[in-house]
Amino acid sequence: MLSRHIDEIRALPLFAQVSEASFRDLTRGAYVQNFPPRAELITEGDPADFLHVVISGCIEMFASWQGRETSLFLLGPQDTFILAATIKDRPYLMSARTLEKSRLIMIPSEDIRAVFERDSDFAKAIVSELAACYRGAIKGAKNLRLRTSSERIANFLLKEYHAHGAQERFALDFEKKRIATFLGMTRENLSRAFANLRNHGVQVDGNEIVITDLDKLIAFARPDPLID
Amino acid sequence: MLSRHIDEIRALPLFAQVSEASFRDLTRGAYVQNFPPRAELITEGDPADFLHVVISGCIEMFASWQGRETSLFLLGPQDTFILAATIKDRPYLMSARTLEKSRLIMIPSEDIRAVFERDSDFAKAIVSELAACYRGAIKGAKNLRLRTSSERIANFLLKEYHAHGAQERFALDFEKKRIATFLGMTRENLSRAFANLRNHGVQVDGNEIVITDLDKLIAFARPDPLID
DNA sequence: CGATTTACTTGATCGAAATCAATGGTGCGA
DNA sequence: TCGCACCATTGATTTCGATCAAGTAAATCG
Repeated sequence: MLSRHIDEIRALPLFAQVSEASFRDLTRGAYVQNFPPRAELITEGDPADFLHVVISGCIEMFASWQGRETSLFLLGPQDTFILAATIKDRPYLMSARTLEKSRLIMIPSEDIRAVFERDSDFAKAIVSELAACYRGAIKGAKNLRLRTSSERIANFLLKEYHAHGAQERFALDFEKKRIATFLGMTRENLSRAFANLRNHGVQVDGNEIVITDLDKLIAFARPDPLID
Repeated sequence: MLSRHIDEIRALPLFAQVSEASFRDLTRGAYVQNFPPRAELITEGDPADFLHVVISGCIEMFASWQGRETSLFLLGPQDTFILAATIKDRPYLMSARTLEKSRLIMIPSEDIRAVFERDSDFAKAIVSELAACYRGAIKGAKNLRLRTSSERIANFLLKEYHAHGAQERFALDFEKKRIATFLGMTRENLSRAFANLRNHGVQVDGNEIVITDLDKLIAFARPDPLID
Protein backbone atom coordinates (compact mmCIF):
# COMPACT_ATOMS: atom_id res chain seq x y z
CA MET A 1 0.00 0.00 0.00
CA LEU A 2 2.57 2.49 1.19
CA SER A 3 5.36 1.03 -0.90
CA ARG A 4 3.80 2.20 -4.16
CA HIS A 5 4.22 5.76 -2.94
CA ILE A 6 7.55 5.46 -1.17
CA ASP A 7 9.47 7.37 -3.81
CA GLU A 8 7.18 10.33 -4.00
CA ILE A 9 7.05 10.55 -0.22
CA ARG A 10 10.82 10.40 -0.04
CA ALA A 11 11.01 13.32 -2.44
CA LEU A 12 8.84 15.62 -0.32
CA PRO A 13 10.80 18.52 1.18
CA LEU A 14 10.00 17.31 4.67
CA PHE A 15 11.68 13.95 4.08
CA ALA A 16 14.25 14.58 1.38
CA GLN A 17 17.15 15.11 3.78
CA VAL A 18 16.48 12.57 6.53
CA SER A 19 18.62 9.46 6.94
CA GLU A 20 17.47 6.13 5.60
CA ALA A 21 16.97 4.88 9.16
CA SER A 22 14.84 7.82 10.17
CA PHE A 23 12.81 7.50 7.02
CA ARG A 24 12.08 3.87 7.82
CA ASP A 25 11.00 4.85 11.33
CA LEU A 26 8.70 7.49 9.94
CA THR A 27 7.10 5.25 7.36
CA ARG A 28 6.84 2.08 9.45
CA GLY A 29 3.66 3.13 11.22
CA ALA A 30 2.41 5.29 8.38
CA TYR A 31 -0.27 4.42 5.92
CA VAL A 32 -1.84 5.78 2.80
CA GLN A 33 -5.56 6.30 2.66
CA ASN A 34 -8.02 7.40 0.02
CA PHE A 35 -10.99 9.58 0.80
CA PRO A 36 -14.12 10.44 -1.15
CA PRO A 37 -15.16 14.07 -1.68
CA ARG A 38 -16.57 15.93 1.31
CA ALA A 39 -15.04 13.57 3.85
CA GLU A 40 -14.16 15.15 7.18
CA LEU A 41 -10.61 14.08 7.97
CA ILE A 42 -10.00 15.76 11.28
CA THR A 43 -12.09 17.85 13.63
CA GLU A 44 -10.86 20.79 15.64
CA GLY A 45 -10.32 19.91 19.26
CA ASP A 46 -9.31 16.33 18.55
CA PRO A 47 -5.88 15.17 19.71
CA ALA A 48 -3.18 15.39 17.04
CA ASP A 49 -2.65 11.69 16.42
CA PHE A 50 -1.31 11.91 12.89
CA LEU A 51 0.60 14.22 10.66
CA HIS A 52 -1.19 14.30 7.31
CA VAL A 53 0.53 14.77 3.97
CA VAL A 54 -1.53 15.35 0.84
CA ILE A 55 -0.49 13.18 -2.11
CA SER A 56 -3.33 14.10 -4.43
CA GLY A 57 -6.64 15.90 -4.32
CA CYS A 58 -7.71 19.03 -2.52
CA ILE A 59 -8.24 19.68 1.19
CA GLU A 60 -10.03 22.54 2.89
CA MET A 61 -8.93 23.60 6.35
CA PHE A 62 -11.74 25.33 8.20
CA ALA A 63 -12.89 26.27 11.68
CA SER A 64 -16.26 26.68 13.33
CA TRP A 65 -17.62 28.48 16.33
CA GLN A 66 -21.21 28.90 17.41
CA GLY A 67 -22.61 27.63 14.17
CA ARG A 68 -20.44 29.95 12.07
CA GLU A 69 -17.76 28.58 9.84
CA THR A 70 -14.74 30.05 8.12
CA SER A 71 -12.37 28.61 5.57
CA LEU A 72 -8.73 29.14 6.47
CA PHE A 73 -6.63 27.36 3.84
CA LEU A 74 -6.90 25.24 0.75
CA LEU A 75 -4.23 22.55 0.45
CA GLY A 76 -3.00 20.49 -2.47
CA PRO A 77 -0.39 17.82 -3.23
CA GLN A 78 2.76 17.95 -1.06
CA ASP A 79 1.17 20.16 1.57
CA THR A 80 1.13 18.96 5.15
CA PHE A 81 -1.24 19.46 8.06
CA ILE A 82 -1.21 19.92 10.95
CA LEU A 83 2.42 20.03 11.84
CA ALA A 84 2.25 22.52 14.69
CA ALA A 85 -0.33 20.51 16.64
CA THR A 86 1.68 17.32 16.08
CA ILE A 87 4.91 18.88 17.33
CA LYS A 88 3.39 20.51 20.37
CA ASP A 89 1.14 17.52 21.07
CA ARG A 90 -1.83 19.81 21.37
CA PRO A 91 -5.35 19.50 19.94
CA TYR A 92 -6.02 20.56 16.38
CA LEU A 93 -7.18 24.14 16.00
CA MET A 94 -8.74 23.50 12.60
CA SER A 95 -10.86 20.88 10.91
CA ALA A 96 -10.09 19.43 7.51
CA ARG A 97 -12.31 18.02 4.80
CA THR A 98 -11.70 16.80 1.28
CA LEU A 99 -13.18 18.83 -1.53
CA GLU A 100 -12.56 16.11 -4.06
CA LYS A 101 -11.34 12.53 -4.06
CA SER A 102 -8.00 12.70 -2.26
CA ARG A 103 -5.13 10.52 -1.19
CA LEU A 104 -3.19 11.17 1.98
CA ILE A 105 -0.31 9.77 3.98
CA MET A 106 -0.90 9.61 7.70
CA ILE A 107 2.11 9.37 9.99
CA PRO A 108 1.62 8.77 13.73
CA SER A 109 2.48 11.90 15.69
CA GLU A 110 4.59 9.95 18.17
CA ASP A 111 6.83 8.79 15.36
CA ILE A 112 7.21 12.35 14.14
CA ARG A 113 8.14 13.54 17.60
CA ALA A 114 10.52 10.62 18.17
CA VAL A 115 12.43 11.11 14.95
CA PHE A 116 12.39 14.84 15.46
CA GLU A 117 14.12 14.34 18.80
CA ARG A 118 17.11 12.49 17.43
CA ASP A 119 17.49 13.37 13.75
CA SER A 120 18.63 16.94 13.40
CA ASP A 121 18.17 16.92 9.63
CA PHE A 122 14.53 16.11 10.13
CA ALA A 123 14.30 18.81 12.78
CA LYS A 124 15.66 21.30 10.26
CA ALA A 125 13.17 20.20 7.66
CA ILE A 126 10.38 20.66 10.18
CA VAL A 127 11.56 24.14 11.07
CA SER A 128 11.65 25.04 7.42
CA GLU A 129 8.17 23.66 6.82
CA LEU A 130 6.75 25.37 9.90
CA ALA A 131 8.32 28.69 9.00
CA ALA A 132 6.87 28.39 5.50
CA CYS A 133 3.42 27.63 6.93
CA TYR A 134 3.70 30.60 9.24
CA ARG A 135 4.68 32.95 6.46
CA GLY A 136 1.87 31.56 4.34
CA ALA A 137 -0.58 32.33 7.10
CA ILE A 138 0.70 35.89 7.41
CA LYS A 139 0.46 36.43 3.68
CA GLY A 140 -3.07 35.12 3.73
CA ALA A 141 -4.01 37.49 6.52
CA LYS A 142 -2.55 40.44 4.65
CA ASN A 143 -4.30 39.47 1.43
CA LEU A 144 -7.60 39.28 3.23
CA ARG A 145 -7.31 42.36 5.37
CA LEU A 146 -5.64 44.79 3.02
CA ARG A 147 -7.42 44.00 -0.24
CA THR A 148 -11.00 44.11 -1.44
CA SER A 149 -12.48 41.03 -3.00
CA SER A 150 -11.95 42.38 -6.54
CA GLU A 151 -8.30 42.99 -5.78
CA ARG A 152 -7.87 39.50 -4.41
CA ILE A 153 -9.34 38.00 -7.56
CA ALA A 154 -7.25 40.23 -9.79
CA ASN A 155 -4.10 38.97 -8.09
CA PHE A 156 -5.35 35.41 -8.19
CA LEU A 157 -5.90 35.73 -11.95
CA LEU A 158 -2.41 37.13 -12.44
CA LYS A 159 -0.97 34.10 -10.71
CA GLU A 160 -3.09 31.76 -12.82
CA TYR A 161 -2.04 33.66 -15.91
CA HIS A 162 1.62 33.03 -15.17
CA ALA A 163 0.94 29.44 -14.17
CA HIS A 164 -0.54 28.93 -17.64
CA GLY A 165 2.60 30.12 -19.38
CA ALA A 166 1.49 33.73 -19.71
CA GLN A 167 -1.16 32.85 -22.28
CA GLU A 168 -3.69 35.65 -22.55
CA ARG A 169 -6.45 33.06 -22.76
CA PHE A 170 -6.78 30.20 -20.30
CA ALA A 171 -9.28 28.13 -18.34
CA LEU A 172 -9.69 28.20 -14.58
CA ASP A 173 -8.38 25.07 -12.87
CA PHE A 174 -11.05 25.07 -10.19
CA GLU A 175 -14.76 25.58 -10.05
CA LYS A 176 -15.71 29.09 -9.07
CA LYS A 177 -17.30 27.94 -5.85
CA ARG A 178 -13.92 26.68 -4.72
CA ILE A 179 -12.11 29.81 -5.81
CA ALA A 180 -14.58 31.84 -3.77
CA THR A 181 -13.80 29.77 -0.69
CA PHE A 182 -10.11 30.06 -1.34
CA LEU A 183 -10.28 33.84 -1.64
CA GLY A 184 -12.45 34.23 1.42
CA MET A 185 -15.76 35.36 -0.09
CA THR A 186 -19.14 34.01 -1.14
CA ARG A 187 -19.73 32.78 -4.67
CA GLU A 188 -22.20 35.62 -5.24
CA ASN A 189 -19.54 38.16 -4.49
CA LEU A 190 -17.09 36.28 -6.67
CA SER A 191 -19.50 36.71 -9.58
CA ARG A 192 -19.86 40.40 -8.88
CA ALA A 193 -16.12 40.81 -8.57
CA PHE A 194 -15.55 39.03 -11.89
CA ALA A 195 -18.07 41.36 -13.48
CA ASN A 196 -16.22 44.27 -11.97
CA LEU A 197 -12.94 43.11 -13.52
CA ARG A 198 -14.38 43.72 -16.97
CA ASN A 199 -13.34 47.31 -16.31
CA HIS A 200 -9.81 46.21 -15.61
CA GLY A 201 -8.71 44.23 -18.64
CA VAL A 202 -10.34 40.84 -18.02
CA GLN A 203 -13.07 39.04 -19.95
CA VAL A 204 -14.80 36.13 -18.23
CA ASP A 205 -16.95 33.58 -20.03
CA GLY A 206 -17.81 30.54 -17.96
CA ASN A 207 -14.43 29.31 -16.78
CA GLU A 208 -12.64 30.81 -19.78
CA ILE A 209 -10.53 33.82 -18.85
CA VAL A 210 -9.18 36.25 -21.41
CA ILE A 211 -6.72 38.89 -20.32
CA THR A 212 -7.54 41.68 -22.73
CA ASP A 213 -5.30 44.29 -21.17
CA LEU A 214 -2.51 42.97 -18.99
CA ASP A 215 -1.13 46.36 -18.02
CA LYS A 216 -4.53 47.51 -16.88
CA LEU A 217 -5.00 44.36 -14.82
CA ILE A 218 -1.58 44.75 -13.22
CA ALA A 219 -2.27 48.40 -12.46
CA PHE A 220 -5.45 47.37 -10.70
CA ALA A 221 -4.10 44.28 -8.92
CA ARG A 222 -0.77 45.71 -7.75
CA PRO A 223 0.79 42.32 -7.06
CA ASP A 224 3.30 42.36 -4.23
CA PRO A 225 5.91 39.72 -3.36
CA LEU A 226 5.19 40.36 0.33
CA ILE A 227 1.62 39.16 -0.11
CA ASP A 228 1.46 36.92 -3.17
CA MET B 1 24.95 46.72 28.35
CA LEU B 2 23.91 43.19 27.53
CA SER B 3 25.36 41.74 30.72
CA ARG B 4 22.77 43.42 32.91
CA HIS B 5 20.11 41.40 31.11
CA ILE B 6 21.95 38.13 30.67
CA ASP B 7 19.95 36.28 33.27
CA GLU B 8 16.55 37.26 32.02
CA ILE B 9 17.57 36.42 28.46
CA ARG B 10 18.89 33.07 29.58
CA ALA B 11 15.55 32.34 31.19
CA LEU B 12 13.53 32.90 28.00
CA PRO B 13 12.00 29.69 26.62
CA LEU B 14 14.01 30.09 23.44
CA PHE B 15 17.34 30.01 25.30
CA ALA B 16 16.63 28.08 28.48
CA GLN B 17 17.82 24.72 27.12
CA VAL B 18 20.79 25.67 24.96
CA SER B 19 24.34 24.84 26.00
CA GLU B 20 26.55 27.44 27.60
CA ALA B 21 28.71 27.55 24.48
CA SER B 22 25.75 28.12 22.17
CA PHE B 23 24.41 30.77 24.46
CA ARG B 24 27.73 32.61 24.32
CA ASP B 25 27.69 32.40 20.53
CA LEU B 26 24.18 33.78 20.43
CA THR B 27 24.87 36.66 22.76
CA ARG B 28 28.32 37.61 21.50
CA GLY B 29 27.01 39.66 18.59
CA ALA B 30 23.77 40.62 20.28
CA TYR B 31 22.95 43.92 21.83
CA VAL B 32 20.24 45.53 23.86
CA GLN B 33 18.64 48.68 22.61
CA ASN B 34 16.06 51.10 23.97
CA PHE B 35 13.51 52.74 21.76
CA PRO B 36 11.17 55.67 22.31
CA PRO B 37 7.44 55.36 21.64
CA ARG B 38 6.33 55.22 18.00
CA ALA B 39 9.73 54.15 16.73
CA GLU B 40 9.66 51.98 13.62
CA LEU B 41 11.91 49.03 14.33
CA ILE B 42 11.67 47.06 11.12
CA THR B 43 9.94 47.61 7.81
CA GLU B 44 8.32 44.93 5.72
CA GLY B 45 10.44 43.94 2.77
CA ASP B 46 13.73 44.56 4.55
CA PRO B 47 16.16 41.65 4.89
CA ALA B 48 15.90 39.78 8.19
CA ASP B 49 19.16 40.88 9.79
CA PHE B 50 18.21 40.40 13.41
CA LEU B 51 15.98 38.33 15.57
CA HIS B 52 14.28 40.66 18.03
CA VAL B 53 13.26 39.72 21.55
CA VAL B 54 11.11 42.08 23.60
CA ILE B 55 12.40 42.67 27.13
CA SER B 56 9.98 45.38 28.10
CA GLY B 57 7.43 47.64 26.49
CA CYS B 58 4.89 47.01 23.79
CA ILE B 59 5.37 46.37 20.06
CA GLU B 60 2.83 46.49 17.27
CA MET B 61 3.33 44.29 14.22
CA PHE B 62 1.56 45.73 11.21
CA ALA B 63 1.50 45.59 7.44
CA SER B 64 0.67 48.07 4.70
CA TRP B 65 -0.36 47.91 1.10
CA GLN B 66 -1.45 50.71 -1.17
CA GLY B 67 -1.77 53.21 1.63
CA ARG B 68 -3.91 50.88 3.73
CA GLU B 69 -2.61 49.50 6.99
CA THR B 70 -3.60 46.65 9.24
CA SER B 71 -2.44 45.66 12.68
CA LEU B 72 -1.55 41.98 12.94
CA PHE B 73 -0.17 41.39 16.45
CA LEU B 74 0.65 43.16 19.66
CA LEU B 75 3.74 41.86 21.44
CA GLY B 76 4.98 42.21 24.98
CA PRO B 77 7.91 41.07 27.15
CA GLN B 78 9.42 37.69 26.20
CA ASP B 79 7.84 37.67 22.76
CA THR B 80 10.08 37.31 19.73
CA PHE B 81 9.86 38.55 16.18
CA ILE B 82 10.42 37.69 13.43
CA LEU B 83 11.71 34.19 13.78
CA ALA B 84 10.36 32.74 10.55
CA ALA B 85 12.03 35.36 8.37
CA THR B 86 15.30 34.90 10.25
CA ILE B 87 15.27 31.15 9.83
CA LYS B 88 14.36 31.18 6.17
CA ASP B 89 16.61 34.17 5.46
CA ARG B 90 13.74 35.90 3.68
CA PRO B 91 12.51 39.48 3.89
CA TYR B 92 10.21 40.51 6.70
CA LEU B 93 6.52 40.27 5.85
CA MET B 94 5.53 42.71 8.60
CA SER B 95 6.70 46.00 10.01
CA ALA B 96 7.12 46.65 13.72
CA ARG B 97 6.83 49.80 15.77
CA THR B 98 6.96 50.54 19.48
CA LEU B 99 3.78 51.74 21.09
CA GLU B 100 5.58 52.81 24.23
CA LYS B 101 9.16 53.08 25.43
CA SER B 102 10.57 49.61 24.88
CA ARG B 103 13.73 47.62 25.34
CA LEU B 104 14.75 44.88 22.92
CA ILE B 105 17.53 42.38 22.39
CA MET B 106 18.69 42.09 18.82
CA ILE B 107 20.55 38.96 17.79
CA PRO B 108 22.17 38.78 14.33
CA SER B 109 20.26 36.37 12.11
CA GLU B 110 23.46 34.66 10.97
CA ASP B 111 24.25 33.73 14.56
CA ILE B 112 20.78 32.30 14.99
CA ARG B 113 21.14 30.23 11.86
CA ALA B 114 24.65 29.09 12.79
CA VAL B 115 23.71 27.91 16.27
CA PHE B 116 20.51 26.41 14.93
CA GLU B 117 22.58 24.28 12.54
CA ARG B 118 24.69 22.62 15.21
CA ASP B 119 22.78 22.79 18.51
CA SER B 120 19.81 20.49 18.39
CA ASP B 121 18.44 21.77 21.69
CA PHE B 122 18.25 25.22 20.21
CA ALA B 123 16.64 23.78 17.10
CA LYS B 124 13.98 22.19 19.27
CA ALA B 125 13.37 25.42 21.10
CA ILE B 126 12.95 27.18 17.77
CA VAL B 127 10.49 24.60 16.55
CA SER B 128 8.49 24.99 19.72
CA GLU B 129 8.52 28.76 19.46
CA LEU B 130 7.57 28.70 15.77
CA ALA B 131 4.77 26.24 16.36
CA ALA B 132 3.47 28.43 19.16
CA CYS B 133 3.57 31.50 16.89
CA TYR B 134 1.76 29.60 14.18
CA ARG B 135 -0.96 28.44 16.52
CA GLY B 136 -1.26 31.95 17.88
CA ALA B 137 -1.76 33.26 14.37
CA ILE B 138 -4.47 30.69 13.68
CA LYS B 139 -6.25 31.51 16.92
CA GLY B 140 -6.10 35.18 16.02
CA ALA B 141 -7.57 34.52 12.60
CA LYS B 142 -10.41 32.50 14.12
CA ASN B 143 -11.11 35.14 16.73
CA LEU B 144 -11.31 37.79 14.04
CA ARG B 145 -13.28 35.88 11.44
CA LEU B 146 -15.75 33.98 13.59
CA ARG B 147 -16.64 36.62 16.17
CA THR B 148 -18.20 40.06 16.08
CA SER B 149 -16.38 42.91 17.77
CA SER B 150 -18.60 42.71 20.86
CA GLU B 151 -17.84 39.03 21.20
CA ARG B 152 -14.13 39.66 20.91
CA ILE B 153 -14.26 42.22 23.68
CA ALA B 154 -16.39 40.00 25.88
CA ASN B 155 -13.78 37.28 25.63
CA PHE B 156 -10.98 39.76 26.16
CA LEU B 157 -12.67 40.96 29.36
CA LEU B 158 -13.08 37.41 30.59
CA LYS B 159 -9.35 36.88 30.18
CA GLU B 160 -8.58 40.13 32.00
CA TYR B 161 -11.01 39.15 34.71
CA HIS B 162 -9.14 35.92 35.36
CA ALA B 163 -5.78 37.68 35.08
CA HIS B 164 -6.92 39.94 37.92
CA GLY B 165 -7.66 37.06 40.23
CA ALA B 166 -11.33 36.77 39.31
CA GLN B 167 -12.15 40.05 41.03
CA GLU B 168 -15.49 41.35 39.80
CA ARG B 169 -14.04 44.86 39.73
CA PHE B 170 -10.74 45.66 38.04
CA ALA B 171 -8.98 48.28 35.92
CA LEU B 172 -7.91 47.78 32.33
CA ASP B 173 -4.16 47.39 31.91
CA PHE B 174 -4.03 49.22 28.58
CA GLU B 175 -5.54 52.33 27.15
CA LYS B 176 -8.64 51.64 25.11
CA LYS B 177 -7.02 52.83 21.92
CA ARG B 178 -4.53 50.01 22.24
CA ILE B 179 -7.15 47.42 23.09
CA ALA B 180 -9.00 48.44 19.93
CA THR B 181 -5.91 47.82 17.85
CA PHE B 182 -5.29 44.53 19.60
CA LEU B 183 -8.83 43.36 18.90
CA GLY B 184 -8.80 44.50 15.30
CA MET B 185 -11.27 47.37 15.36
CA THR B 186 -11.42 51.16 15.57
CA ARG B 187 -11.65 52.92 18.91
CA GLU B 188 -15.11 54.21 17.96
CA ASN B 189 -16.37 50.69 17.54
CA LEU B 190 -14.69 49.66 20.76
CA SER B 191 -16.72 52.33 22.58
CA ARG B 192 -19.92 51.12 20.97
CA ALA B 193 -19.11 47.53 21.77
CA PHE B 194 -18.42 48.40 25.41
CA ALA B 195 -21.78 50.16 25.52
CA ASN B 196 -23.35 47.05 24.05
CA LEU B 197 -21.87 44.88 26.79
CA ARG B 198 -23.99 46.69 29.35
CA ASN B 199 -26.70 44.28 28.23
CA HIS B 200 -24.43 41.35 28.99
CA GLY B 201 -23.34 41.79 32.57
CA VAL B 202 -20.57 44.37 32.27
CA GLN B 203 -20.39 47.95 33.60
CA VAL B 204 -17.73 50.21 32.15
CA ASP B 205 -16.67 53.49 33.70
CA GLY B 206 -13.48 54.96 32.28
CA ASN B 207 -11.02 52.11 32.56
CA GLU B 208 -12.83 50.59 35.54
CA ILE B 209 -14.60 47.38 34.65
CA VAL B 210 -17.24 45.80 36.84
CA ILE B 211 -18.54 42.36 36.04
CA THR B 212 -22.09 42.58 37.32
CA ASP B 213 -23.26 39.22 35.99
CA LEU B 214 -20.53 36.74 35.20
CA ASP B 215 -22.84 34.00 33.96
CA LYS B 216 -24.49 36.38 31.54
CA LEU B 217 -21.11 37.52 30.24
CA ILE B 218 -19.92 33.96 29.78
CA ALA B 219 -23.15 33.05 28.02
CA PHE B 220 -22.56 35.90 25.60
CA ALA B 221 -18.80 35.45 25.14
CA ARG B 222 -18.73 31.66 24.82
CA PRO B 223 -15.01 31.38 25.49
CA ASP B 224 -13.35 28.48 23.69
CA PRO B 225 -9.93 26.95 24.36
CA LEU B 226 -9.49 26.53 20.61
CA ILE B 227 -9.60 30.30 20.13
CA ASP B 228 -8.68 31.95 23.40
C1' DC C 1 -3.57 79.26 35.78
C1' DG C 2 -5.31 79.08 31.05
C1' DA C 3 -4.27 76.90 26.56
C1' DT C 4 -3.60 72.94 23.95
C1' DT C 5 -3.21 68.41 23.09
C1' DT C 6 -4.83 63.62 23.72
C1' DA C 7 -8.21 60.11 24.92
C1' DC C 8 -12.69 58.87 24.75
C1' DT C 9 -17.63 58.95 23.53
C1' DT C 10 -21.65 59.44 20.61
C1' DG C 11 -24.19 60.23 16.44
C1' DA C 12 -24.68 60.19 11.31
C1' DT C 13 -23.36 58.28 7.14
C1' DC C 14 -20.98 55.27 4.02
C1' DG C 15 -19.17 51.02 2.03
C1' DA C 16 -17.95 46.23 1.45
C1' DA C 17 -19.56 42.02 1.73
C1' DA C 18 -23.11 38.64 3.50
C1' DT C 19 -27.59 37.07 3.06
C1' DC C 20 -31.95 36.22 0.89
C1' DA C 21 -34.39 35.40 -3.22
C1' DA C 22 -35.27 34.46 -8.00
C1' DT C 23 -33.69 32.76 -12.36
C1' DG C 24 -31.02 30.61 -16.08
C1' DG C 25 -27.85 27.11 -17.69
C1' DT C 26 -25.68 22.47 -17.71
C1' DG C 27 -24.82 17.85 -16.95
C1' DC C 28 -26.58 13.46 -15.37
C1' DG C 29 -29.33 9.61 -14.51
C1' DA C 30 -33.76 7.27 -14.67
C1' DT D 1 -36.11 12.99 -23.20
C1' DC D 2 -37.71 14.61 -18.98
C1' DG D 3 -36.79 15.77 -14.50
C1' DC D 4 -33.41 16.85 -11.02
C1' DA D 5 -29.36 18.40 -8.92
C1' DC D 6 -25.89 21.64 -8.95
C1' DC D 7 -23.59 25.68 -10.41
C1' DA D 8 -23.55 30.39 -11.65
C1' DT D 9 -25.44 34.96 -12.16
C1' DT D 10 -28.13 39.00 -10.80
C1' DG D 11 -30.93 41.96 -7.89
C1' DA D 12 -32.71 43.51 -3.31
C1' DT D 13 -31.86 43.92 1.37
C1' DT D 14 -29.31 43.76 5.61
C1' DT D 15 -25.46 43.84 8.63
C1' DC D 16 -21.12 44.95 10.45
C1' DG D 17 -17.75 47.86 10.84
C1' DA D 18 -15.20 52.05 8.97
C1' DT D 19 -15.25 56.81 8.32
C1' DC D 20 -16.64 61.44 9.17
C1' DA D 21 -17.97 64.87 12.40
C1' DA D 22 -18.88 66.96 16.95
C1' DG D 23 -18.23 67.41 21.40
C1' DT D 24 -16.53 66.26 26.34
C1' DA D 25 -13.24 65.20 29.76
C1' DA D 26 -8.81 64.60 31.37
C1' DA D 27 -3.82 65.40 31.03
C1' DT D 28 0.09 68.20 29.83
C1' DC D 29 2.58 72.25 29.26
C1' DG D 30 3.61 77.04 28.67
